[in-house]
Amino acid sequence: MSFTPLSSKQTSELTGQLIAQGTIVDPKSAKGRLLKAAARLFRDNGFERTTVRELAKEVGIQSGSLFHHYASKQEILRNVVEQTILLNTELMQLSISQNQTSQDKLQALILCELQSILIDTGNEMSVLVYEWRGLNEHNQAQILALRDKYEQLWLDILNQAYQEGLITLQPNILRRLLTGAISWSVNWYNPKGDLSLEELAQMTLSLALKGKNN
Amino acid sequence: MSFTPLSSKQTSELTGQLIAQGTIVDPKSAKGRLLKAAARLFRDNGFERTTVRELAKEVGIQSGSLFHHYASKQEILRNVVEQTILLNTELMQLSISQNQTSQDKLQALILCELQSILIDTGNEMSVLVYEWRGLNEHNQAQILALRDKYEQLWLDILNQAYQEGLITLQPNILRRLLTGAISWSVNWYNPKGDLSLEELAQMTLSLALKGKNN
Amino acid sequence: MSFTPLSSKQTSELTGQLIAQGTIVDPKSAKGRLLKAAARLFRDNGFERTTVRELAKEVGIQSGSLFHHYASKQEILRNVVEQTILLNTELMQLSISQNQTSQDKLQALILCELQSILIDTGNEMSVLVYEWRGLNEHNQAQILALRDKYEQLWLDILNQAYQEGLITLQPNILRRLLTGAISWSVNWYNPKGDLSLEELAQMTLSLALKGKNN
Amino acid sequence: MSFTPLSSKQTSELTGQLIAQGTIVDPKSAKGRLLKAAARLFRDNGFERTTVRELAKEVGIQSGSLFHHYASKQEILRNVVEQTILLNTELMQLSISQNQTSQDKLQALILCELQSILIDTGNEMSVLVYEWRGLNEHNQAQILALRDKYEQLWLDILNQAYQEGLITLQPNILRRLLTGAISWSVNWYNPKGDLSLEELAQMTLSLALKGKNN
DNA sequence: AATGAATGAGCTTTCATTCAT
DNA sequence: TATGAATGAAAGCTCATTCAT
Repeated sequence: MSFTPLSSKQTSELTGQLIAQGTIVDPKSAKGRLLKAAARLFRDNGFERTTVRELAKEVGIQSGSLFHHYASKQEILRNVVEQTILLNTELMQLSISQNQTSQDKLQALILCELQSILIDTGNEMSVLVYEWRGLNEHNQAQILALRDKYEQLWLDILNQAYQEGLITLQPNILRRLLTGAISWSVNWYNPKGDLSLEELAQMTLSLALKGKNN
Repeated sequence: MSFTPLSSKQTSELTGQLIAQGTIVDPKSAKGRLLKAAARLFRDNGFERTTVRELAKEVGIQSGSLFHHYASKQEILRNVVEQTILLNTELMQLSISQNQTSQDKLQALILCELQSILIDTGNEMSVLVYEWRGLNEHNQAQILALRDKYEQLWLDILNQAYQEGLITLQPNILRRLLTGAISWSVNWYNPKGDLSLEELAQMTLSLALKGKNN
Repeated sequence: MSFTPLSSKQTSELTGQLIAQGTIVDPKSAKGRLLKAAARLFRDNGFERTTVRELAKEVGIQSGSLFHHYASKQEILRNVVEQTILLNTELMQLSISQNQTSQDKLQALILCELQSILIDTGNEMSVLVYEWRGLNEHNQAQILALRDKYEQLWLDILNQAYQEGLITLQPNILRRLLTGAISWSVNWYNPKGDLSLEELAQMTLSLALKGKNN
Repeated sequence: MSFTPLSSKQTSELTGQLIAQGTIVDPKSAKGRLLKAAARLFRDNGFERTTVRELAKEVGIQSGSLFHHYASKQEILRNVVEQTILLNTELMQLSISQNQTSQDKLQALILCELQSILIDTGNEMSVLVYEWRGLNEHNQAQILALRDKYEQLWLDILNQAYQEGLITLQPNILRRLLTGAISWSVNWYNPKGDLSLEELAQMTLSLALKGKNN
């Protein structure tokens, strides 16, 4: 049995379910397009340097109208981040569940995270990393709780791999090294370049696995 | 012969020389203390959210007096970043020069970078990573040139290690994975915790070296 | 046939047309009242010494709201000056057109200019003369182009009068002497005093016409 | 007997006397050079837009040192204006005294005023006209008293000429028209151009004299 | 007299947010 | 929901003036 990635059909079906449940907003709705635009602007220019006027212009409304959708600029930032974590947690859970061995599960985690950063929700993930301090304390705490759940998925797999002797570094430290290595890719990886996402995932996996199959 | 780290005496001597040359400002001077305070505030609250009034208060002067030392807030940011790259490039060069084998040189790079991020110039390095967009285009280009020189030190060593079969990933990709892994440490590493810097450097090195002596 | 001045009905009709065309802003609108207030303050205290807070207070709004109407203080100055030249050029053209002889046309020019300085747009004309350097280079050039058109009206008439032997000084020099004599009146003429505007115009005309009928 | 202008020897002798008396400061002293530089800068950029730093730089000292010479920027402006009026009043008095007829005296007044504006103290005279509002109330009153004395010289001659039938406009009105015509010359007259100062004075005189000798 | 670092009040401008329509 | 004029607090920066040296 070998590694099974998520198909794009699975991804879109799960996304559809989450929209139907109301967990995340429909990206085609006004609120959804607003969040997408916000993520791009926040990523490109930073949260502070992005004005609500720019954001409003981007979605074709007046700045005052923004506040009918979200109570404040801060609330927009929170939603960008929150929805992204929720979505990616669900996607990752699904991807893990359809792989059996620890190594395949680990590969699933790495590929999922790279995909979220480099393809699907790259702007949003950048915002999460670089605009964290734009969130007020209350929102930071709230997001942290969601993030803990996401991280637990990683730690569970890494612990298992550690016990199996698949990895030798302590799981919590390895996770932190991987977090950095993966999230930094947003600053250099070119989706249209020679290196495929799967190759990058493979390379990243090879860092983690000591003297093993690759 | 084994790995020789920089002694703190070497570090302070080199720093003293750079101050004497005028390459970096004396951290005990008014301008130097201002830069230190700025780095801390920019790191903690972000460049945009830090006001010149806060910064002035931190140094114990009036906000107008800041502009006696630096022409603009932007100029303060540029100096924080520029001086840090200059200093760390010099330190790294010295550290490489006193190690012989590729592996020891690689260890020197990793330890130097961790040290600069976690101990000596942690605030400044965070600012470099997280406040990059706060620099205007002109300053970004200027800093980029300095950064290229710094990165070349890494690439030279990694290329050599690659040819020696010490590492198997392509040097430029490995460097990027390591950049992320190392710089992220600022977000979790506790200098007063159980994990020593040397251990962390060792672990990071072990990621890079595949199935080799450690 | 003798000299025919502009009636106040003609003046207000033409002004109405220019407002309708969008050439000048309605003095009763917010933007228009702002311009009027700015002209008075700039004239009384100078452009530099007038703060946007004073200006806002004068119009009964908050200082930030000014920038809803004009992008900068400089832009307010430009509009004060620009609209005044545009209006007075049109009025002068109309007044010339309804007089036949060179002498009557010359009288029309003098009376129009005095009227614009002493009655209708006195503050604005003072601003034009005394706050010229408050305009940045780009705006100076723009205004200069409008002013050239205005001055051409004068030169055309003066050239004609010169050829007819009505005046003996070179037209361009005479114009300059008259410009000074007329514009200075803002510093001493009292509209409620004994000297009527028509008398002053007559006296000024007598300077220009040498040893002729008056 | 015909019109006798001031010789340059007379001018410099009188200036020397006034310096010796302490009425005006020596233009070669530090204080004197400072006033000259201030006049030029105030004229070119306006009083408000000229900073004490610029002014200090112009005379080769530090901004703080200015205040050893003059107590405030305002005081510098006052001195520029005051000394100029004092000097020009004296020069004019001398020039009148050496002419006999009303017409020659009138010509002396005009030539003196043009000379002061266009040659000797042009910057200072511009400052007097255009930076008047930069003076505080107290200083305005003080300067006004000096100016009244200067104006009285004009009015005395003009009254005499009026009684002799040499001019027909009321003296106070004629003076005002001439003030404007003459002072405006600073904005257009080119000392290196074709028109000599004497010709311009002659032309200006011809405006005043009705149907007479020219 | 001269320096130059420091002051601190005040400047123009920005911008998230409100609210009557 | 949407508009857009208005708000008002706060930002970065300027600059005449002071003062210890």
